[in-house]
Amino acid sequence: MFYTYRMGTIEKPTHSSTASDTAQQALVHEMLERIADKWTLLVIEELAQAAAELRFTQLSQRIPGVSQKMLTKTLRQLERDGLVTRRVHPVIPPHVDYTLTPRGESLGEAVCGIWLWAEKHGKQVLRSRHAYDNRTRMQPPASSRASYTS
Amino acid sequence: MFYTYRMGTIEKPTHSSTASDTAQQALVHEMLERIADKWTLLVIEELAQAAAELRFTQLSQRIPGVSQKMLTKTLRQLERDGLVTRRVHPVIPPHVDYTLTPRGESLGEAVCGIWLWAEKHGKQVLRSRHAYDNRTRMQPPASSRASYTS
DNA sequence: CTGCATCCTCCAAGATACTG
DNA sequence: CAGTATCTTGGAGGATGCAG
Repeated sequence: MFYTYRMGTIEKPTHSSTASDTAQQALVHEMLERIADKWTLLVIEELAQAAAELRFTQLSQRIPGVSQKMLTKTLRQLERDGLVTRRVHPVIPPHVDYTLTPRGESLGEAVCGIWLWAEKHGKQVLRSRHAYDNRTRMQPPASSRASYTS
Repeated sequence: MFYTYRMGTIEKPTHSSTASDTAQQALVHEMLERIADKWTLLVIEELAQAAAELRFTQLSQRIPGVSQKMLTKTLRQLERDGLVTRRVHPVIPPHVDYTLTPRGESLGEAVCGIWLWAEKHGKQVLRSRHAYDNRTRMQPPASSRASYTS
């Protein structure tokens, strides 16, 4: 479990390098934000699924609803982190191919745990939500008599 | 790998129930957004680490920088999804205890994959970023002669 | 075709004040 | 103590126009 890791390696004061620890933590959170943002995971999926180079337009077609601004931005981030490669063919009109790097593929696999969790617990979560909503929706002011301690 | 799952179960037209499939996909993305948001994972960590009930104030103390508004909201979402339990003691002043449910614990464990990925690839990612930034920062207009196809 | 620049809108979330 | 209510703001992200 990651808390064990966190407690053992990051929060224990016995460990010397404090700066890199917070950096690690920040990076974890950053990567979570990345894959959670609207498009990153979809791009990775498409590239992994294609298992081949895809052009900018091909990607935009396979990812419904993405604007080129967001697609560009997403791809730049992925490229910057070394998760995709960007090959520009110097021709006119331009021709740009994107591929997943091994590191990018490994990230896709790492997300699998959450995917499986959602697959396994999805229905229960939805049931909990309905129950919660029913419980709270028709909740009257709830004359909950509190016992004063004074 | 999750793309296999996605291709096999969600995108194949042979599978009949389209509505629940998109719901599944949406739920995956939703859970990713949740755990990626600024506070959810921190709350889960603290509750898991404490392995006991924590009061609202205790949580806010252990999570530096969180406003009560955000903490409240986060806890409500977690409660709605059945990931934490909220026990209100009807006394004055109020006393509210929060605990992780088994489902909540399982989510924490599911995140482990990404945690480990970040631990393993963190340094490489940072190195890629620096390389990328150096490459692009001092990039001149790059008189890249493109060969016209016309 | 690919992608940058600009404008504009909208809402998440912080700050602050108040309450049972 | 554990919240709600209200106000405000930064920035994410869509739409559009332009460029190599």
